[in-house]
Amino acid sequence: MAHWLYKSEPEVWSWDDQVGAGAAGTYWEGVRNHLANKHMKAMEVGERGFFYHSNEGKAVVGVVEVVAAWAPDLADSKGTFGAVTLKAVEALTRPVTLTAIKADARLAEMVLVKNSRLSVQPVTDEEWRIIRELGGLRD
DNA sequence: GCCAACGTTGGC
DNA sequence: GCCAACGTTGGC
Repeated sequence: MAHWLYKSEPEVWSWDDQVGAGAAGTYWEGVRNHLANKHMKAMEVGERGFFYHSNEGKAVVGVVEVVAAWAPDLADSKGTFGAVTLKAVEALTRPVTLTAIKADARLAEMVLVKNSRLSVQPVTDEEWRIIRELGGLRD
């Protein structure tokens, strides 16, 4: 299964907010970027991704899972954009900072490094494994 | 259909 | 707070 990374500004929607939303999860609303939208359309229920704090924190802090596939965002009158529904799965034992990611040569090709502005990104299996390890999670 | 101008994102 | 990178808009 594919892996992903979702960026969120903690002042707007933090990991604690995501945990507080519980098992039902929350609709990942507000994405208005075609590439990010395309990634979410490709997601399947059960696929996991990293939850990343941008601006404040700048670190991968948790793991989320898709609980409902892409659905159109009712706030977008054209129906072009939409989102998946995500629930928190587990927090990293230690956050993996952007600094640490940039310092690791194995992660130099991450979209987070190459195209930092994309809000929903694919993560390779290798990157997934390395960041879980750096974050203190066991498989 | 090109491209300059503008707005937004996000790291520093 | 600054600015680089990127996406979008709109004039031509």
